[in-house]
Amino acid sequence: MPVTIKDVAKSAQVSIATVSRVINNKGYISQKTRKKVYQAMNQLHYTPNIAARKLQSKHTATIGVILPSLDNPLYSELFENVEKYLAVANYQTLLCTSNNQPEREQKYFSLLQANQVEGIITSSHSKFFIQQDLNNYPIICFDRSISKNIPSVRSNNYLGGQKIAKVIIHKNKKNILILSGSKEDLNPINDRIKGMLSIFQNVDTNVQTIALDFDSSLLVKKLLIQKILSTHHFDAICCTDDLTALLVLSFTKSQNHPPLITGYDGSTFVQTLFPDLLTVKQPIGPMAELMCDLLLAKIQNPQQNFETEYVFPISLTQ
Amino acid sequence: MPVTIKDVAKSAQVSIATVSRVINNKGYISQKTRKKVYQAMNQLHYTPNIAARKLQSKHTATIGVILPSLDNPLYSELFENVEKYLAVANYQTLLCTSNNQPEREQKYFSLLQANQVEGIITSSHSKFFIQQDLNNYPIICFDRSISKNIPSVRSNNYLGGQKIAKVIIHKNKKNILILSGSKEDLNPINDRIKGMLSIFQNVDTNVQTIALDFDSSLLVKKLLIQKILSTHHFDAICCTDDLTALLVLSFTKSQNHPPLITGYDGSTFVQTLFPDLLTVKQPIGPMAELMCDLLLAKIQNPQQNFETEYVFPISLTQ
DNA sequence: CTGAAAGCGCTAACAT
DNA sequence: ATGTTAGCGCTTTCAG
Repeated sequence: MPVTIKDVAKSAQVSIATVSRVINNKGYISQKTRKKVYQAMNQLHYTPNIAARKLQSKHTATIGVILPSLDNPLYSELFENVEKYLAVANYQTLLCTSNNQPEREQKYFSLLQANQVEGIITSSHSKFFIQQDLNNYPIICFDRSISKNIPSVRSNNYLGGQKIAKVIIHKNKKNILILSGSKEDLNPINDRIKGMLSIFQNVDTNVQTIALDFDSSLLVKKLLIQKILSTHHFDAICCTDDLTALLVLSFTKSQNHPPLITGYDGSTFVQTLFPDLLTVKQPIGPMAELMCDLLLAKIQNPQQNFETEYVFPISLTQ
Repeated sequence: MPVTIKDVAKSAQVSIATVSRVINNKGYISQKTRKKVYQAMNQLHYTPNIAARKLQSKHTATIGVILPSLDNPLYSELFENVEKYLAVANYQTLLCTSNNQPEREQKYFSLLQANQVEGIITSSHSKFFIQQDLNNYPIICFDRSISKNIPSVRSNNYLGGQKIAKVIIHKNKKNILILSGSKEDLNPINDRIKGMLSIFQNVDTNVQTIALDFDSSLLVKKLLIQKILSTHHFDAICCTDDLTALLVLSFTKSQNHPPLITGYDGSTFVQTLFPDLLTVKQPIGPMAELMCDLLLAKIQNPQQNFETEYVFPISLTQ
């Protein structure tokens, strides 16, 4: 049977109200009783019951995170940062991975609500959130646009696409494949592609665009890529994310005249293991920090107005 | 103001007890009232307050997971599997990443307790858990041994080490480096090394063992590896985990006569992206499943006795 | 500065 | 088959 505030109160010979006060550091308490209570707490190995606290106060000190998956180093790095920043603000994080399946998002959204999260950070693809009547429920999106009322944090995808394309042109590649990791439309990945195309179309190049299914497993994607590569040849393959680029590389690295492969994301993981990969670096840490700040601010004051988009600068590796 | 069971009861014109019954599908309820209640719930967009439920019953339907990090594909894959299996059993998962820092483990352990988790799955290095008086608190370890009372799930590390070593011998490598990702002692990584050595020592080879610091960042590890590689030359480098192997590969792959690099773990991620890497595959999915089963069983019956170790078979890639 | 008591939303006896 | 009621552990008025 776990020890409760009652046990502590009895042991310290004070009322439970007093114990609560010292735990939360609220109101006036004499040094003497404070010490007594602390002693009792330590002696009994007391841990406050968060469920009870949540029930009581509106401040549950927990926020929810919905991400497509953790396979992608971008998301795991993002999560680690979010968790870190929220912990500093004494918030606890609840993680759900949706695989971009709308039902799972739906389910997890309910789950998070049932857990009384004060707000949600999400990078989910589905339009589920749009339908919900939650315009004043604190939500921040990563790399997705849901509605004008929900702030979205992202990198400058268009510019990133342009920068990559310029390098490709500079290296004199002509036969180019743009390999998109997603077919989804509201996905900002499209801006990356648009950025690339805006550069390519002014130059004498042969550009083809193919979209994979974002939600399929690594293996499925790999098979698709293999099929594409076995029937076509390219001078350069511009992927809209690093994971896809790595997948392509797993085929081309052993070729005689491998095409130039480029990515997008720039997680520490990928950059450390593949320093040679030409890719666009997003400032993941700062983006995570801003999302936390925005969310916390929105929780503090739901009426406050925010920008619809917060766009971070990007840079190229190499 | 969120809608509560009270609102539903009023709207459906029944008592809150009845509503509770239909929510939990307990006791007898007529189809008519059941329908009424469901209608009211839907109409009001009712979501049960999990905090309240937790407070009330000992069954909180949530379990905690403490992992060193999510950087490592092994852990993110493990987590995804654990989450999946627990979801099937209608359990919710709380994830914490400790970076193997004992203070963080300590803190997270308290946090999980405060959240009334029914049990914990951990792969933490520190000896923190040993000191605690929690011999009957449901805990399952992944790849770690804490005490006889806490079941540990792992792969056959010794055999894995042996198998890898045999390949090395077979390929006639003489000058060998064993690169360990950890200095920690209770870590089963040592069994991997012992397995390798048991083979190497019977053959004419020159074996050196170096241990990196498991807890340091990817970048720090990378620097250390660079230093080692710049001053020595090896025919083969046997790493005790895939991440370390990948790090080594990031240096050696462009060399003229690169050494043979081997890993250990076999996450889907690494295998998909580096099908060529010679490594030991652990059955991550089944291991996750067993951990969940064991934990759930232990929660059901804390007195029940379990094995101290559950060792899974491994296989080599290629 | 401290205690008594109400109540957060829910479940589980106990009645009916 | 349904309602009444007593808590679960905690925070927070309101008294003193």
